[in-house]
Amino acid sequence: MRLSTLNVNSVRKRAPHVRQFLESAKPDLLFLQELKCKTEEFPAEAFAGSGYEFHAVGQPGGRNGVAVLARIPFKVVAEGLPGEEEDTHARYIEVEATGGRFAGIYLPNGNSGGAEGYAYKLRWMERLRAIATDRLDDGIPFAVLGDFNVCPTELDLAPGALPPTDALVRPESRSAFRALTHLGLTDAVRALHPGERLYTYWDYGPAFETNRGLRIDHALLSPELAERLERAEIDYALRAQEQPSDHTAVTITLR
DNA sequence: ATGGCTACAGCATGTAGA
Repeated sequence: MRLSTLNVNSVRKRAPHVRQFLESAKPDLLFLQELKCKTEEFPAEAFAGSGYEFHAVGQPGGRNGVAVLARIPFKVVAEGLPGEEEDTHARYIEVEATGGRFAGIYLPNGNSGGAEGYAYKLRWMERLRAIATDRLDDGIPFAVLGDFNVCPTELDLAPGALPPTDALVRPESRSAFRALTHLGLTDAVRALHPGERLYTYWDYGPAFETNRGLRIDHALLSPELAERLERAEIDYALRAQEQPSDHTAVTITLR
């Protein structure tokens, strides 16, 4: 089984990239973030005949947005993260497939909106911890993939790429990420590539060619899925294409 | 430490991304 995640930075701009990625990586499930469109504006026609079905959760105004594309049967079980009734951000989708639960997330960046913007990020991470606890308690295979907007350690960003006050590296952000792994979730890329400097995001401009990047797109696996972990790959060719997203895709392969 | 990019809403520039 293969699971992928990609912050697409506008799915309407990048639908051809996504289609090509599906054809090369052949994931069973692909989670997308930053659709930047309303639900009904998802470019369905771009995926006709691809063998993939999709479910999109857009947002009025075109911010945020998450989706799943699947070549296996699936059922959407959540279109939002529980815990704040007034939260209208399109940042969470969860599906049931092959007897497991798979969540795609777009975790708040936390650098905009001042102190409240950062507080929202931390609350969101606590809500994610709560739902992950529930899923692990259920004892079913569970994974969370997406743009976590956290560099878990100093190995996960190019030296000097961000100031220490940035919401992606602040101690509270890293502590909240560790709270997820301490539940028993495995960071798939790090588990298979310990000690390596690996990035999944590079700013527009010279950052990609100089490999001045960040590792902020992650796949966290419940213990039974982690036992089956075989490969974890970052798709550099996708980021090297014309007019790319500033992120690239992460794909994990499970036995 | 960010906007020198990029995308979007909407039509001038503000907001957001990370």
